[in-house]
Amino acid sequence: MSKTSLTKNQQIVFTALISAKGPLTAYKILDLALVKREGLKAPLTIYRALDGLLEKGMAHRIESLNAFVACSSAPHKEAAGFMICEQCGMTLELPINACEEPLRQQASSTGFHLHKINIEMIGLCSNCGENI
Amino acid sequence: MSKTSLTKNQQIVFTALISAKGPLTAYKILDLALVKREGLKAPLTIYRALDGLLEKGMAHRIESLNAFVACSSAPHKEAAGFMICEQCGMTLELPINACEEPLRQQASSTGFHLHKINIEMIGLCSNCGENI
DNA sequence: TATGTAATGTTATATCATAACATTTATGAT
DNA sequence: ATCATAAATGTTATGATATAACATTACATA
Repeated sequence: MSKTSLTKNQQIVFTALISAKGPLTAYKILDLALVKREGLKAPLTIYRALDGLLEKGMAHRIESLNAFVACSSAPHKEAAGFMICEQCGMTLELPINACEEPLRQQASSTGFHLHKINIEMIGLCSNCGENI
Repeated sequence: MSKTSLTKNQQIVFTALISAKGPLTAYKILDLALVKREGLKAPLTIYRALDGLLEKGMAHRIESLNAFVACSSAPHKEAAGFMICEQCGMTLELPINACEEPLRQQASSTGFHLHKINIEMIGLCSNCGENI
């Protein structure tokens, strides 16, 4: 299966992520009409589809939420950054070019063989933080 | 209770984290002789002590492992970075000064009110990555 | 020492994730 | 086309992580 061709379940889950307003947990995905309608019934089915999408760089896991989002740019899986609103859940994927290099430096200078960088910034989005 | 004075359970859990070789989950902490001996029996007891330590900046949560480490420098809770060996679990807390500023810039430029930055770098430590 | 607050104890349960094994579907060689 | 193989999916059960709700105890201080 090539990098960009999705399996049936991956398509279903990817569509769910694309349609979502924010990050979705596996169980939230499972509850969506869109997904139920297709006959997907077991958590494991969702997790397997998500694993495939992560592997293809087309989705990312938000560790601090145990949730998943569709990749908002060209597929990638080596490095990602997010701003996450702790009030409304809004999550924005960021380009992290500016800080990636110093981090890679730090890793290589200690002999660390880096596979993946994950950056999560928690706070209030401009809407939720308006009146504080 | 002041920032540096720990409650009884917080002391017990903090000692456990300090003594550990790497990150510990709440349930791993609960299983330690050191902790059992003190009479701590319920997961919630551990989570509450951990919450207190996080709040005081004396421990950090490693999101990608659902685990916790003692802070390796002066207590802080606004920003932290880690290198995590996916083979042996070795985890090293990093100074992230170099990349903190560009991230704060990105946040403020979009009106995001930043509370916390968490950076996790996954890979192989110098020991585990020796022969690859 | 009375009083309110923070910390702790206890039980139950919610939420997130994977193991093990069976079956079906897609793919490629002949 | 058809057979062999690997990949994907289905199904059931269970493991691992985290919190809710409420009772009790310890602690600070007026």
